[in-house]
Amino acid sequence: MTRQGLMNAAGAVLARNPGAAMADIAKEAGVGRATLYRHFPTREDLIRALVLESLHQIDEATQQIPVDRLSAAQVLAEIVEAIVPLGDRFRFLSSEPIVLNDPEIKAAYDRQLDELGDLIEAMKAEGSLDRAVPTAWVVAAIDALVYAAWHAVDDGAVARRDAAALTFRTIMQGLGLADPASTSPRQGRSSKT
Amino acid sequence: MTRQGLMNAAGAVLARNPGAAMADIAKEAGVGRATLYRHFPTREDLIRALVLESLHQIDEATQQIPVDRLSAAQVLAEIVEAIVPLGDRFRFLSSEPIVLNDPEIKAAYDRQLDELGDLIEAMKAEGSLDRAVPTAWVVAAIDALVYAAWHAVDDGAVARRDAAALTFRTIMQGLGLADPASTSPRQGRSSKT
DNA sequence: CCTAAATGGGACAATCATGTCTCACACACA
DNA sequence: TGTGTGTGAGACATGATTGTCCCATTTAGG
Repeated sequence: MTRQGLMNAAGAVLARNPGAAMADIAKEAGVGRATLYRHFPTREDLIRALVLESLHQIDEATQQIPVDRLSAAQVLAEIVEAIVPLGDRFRFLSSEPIVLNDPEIKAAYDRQLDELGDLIEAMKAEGSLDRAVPTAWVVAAIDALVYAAWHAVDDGAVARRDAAALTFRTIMQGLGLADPASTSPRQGRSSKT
Repeated sequence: MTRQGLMNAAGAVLARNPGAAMADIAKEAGVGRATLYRHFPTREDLIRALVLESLHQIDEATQQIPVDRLSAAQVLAEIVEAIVPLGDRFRFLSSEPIVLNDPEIKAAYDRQLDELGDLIEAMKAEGSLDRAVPTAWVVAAIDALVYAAWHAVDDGAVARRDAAALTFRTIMQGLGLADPASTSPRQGRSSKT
């Protein structure tokens, strides 16, 4: 069994159960527990490798996007398309305490969040996003929806080929028909007007 | 320490770390571990009580909405407003295996999902949601965004009073300016055209 | 065929969380 | 003051998980 195969099995198991034991992962990989430990001396090593691989895959996918020939919105569409299949690891990334404690991972993660923030600013500048929406919320929504899309696909609730488009559409347009009347039904109790 | 106080502490700890130990929860509550066990003989009892309380709070909040005097979209706005503050428990609800195994919880949860599905169908009927979007995706997006909103508030990234409105806006309108041109930037590679 | 590396399986100690129990103590109340 | 209830602290047994080690077997390659 190759190192990559073990990581794939680990990804599958941990996506279903973030607290899964090494024995579960070894079983999923069809491998002895000792073999798993030969490749990853520690559970933490395995998690770290998994997270770093995910971050690297995201980097790889996004760096292949011809940024200079596309609008910021199109770049985001490409990014969403690329990372929805990685949604599982994307998530237990947030629930693993290791992420916040490991400086290498934290640096890579923060950098990606910053890059996403820059892209969102560019989208606001080109008019494809509303300046009134906090960038932090855009980031949070993308993160949440990417995971939701992966999960929906995993459940069978949404077809794999539709997931990224739905996610992107939700972010860019929302689920409404873009009828302005439907977007502010609560004038009487709105928190800011 | 009251039973409710223990549950609040448990909710806070488990939101941060779904795998937290009873000792962590007792510490958060400022109480001895034995006292925690006196109120909840089992970790599972505690989780179950927590989940049932959350489901009950959601029921309570939604049943106070004057359904017959509001549009379906307005009802959803009220629901979002009501459940965003419960977002934390809303989430580890999905990650706890107990939820799926306990028939009482599963029944209540499924019923709420069904009710939300009905509401979404009503929104499609009244034209406030696009029929082309699968109901399952609407449900998934609401679920994901409600948790994201709670988390953003918890992080301090978004003001508490804005969270529900941002969530609702994201669902109803999306983050774009409702300019049709910005919602389909990938004609050349779209998966369905 | 022979050798070396990798594997599977299992034994093992150590650690940790769970759940039970006991005991001393504080606080309320009569 | 005396009593009873609830609490905090800690000991304890149990089971699960981690990480180490060993050995027999398999597999690849010369």
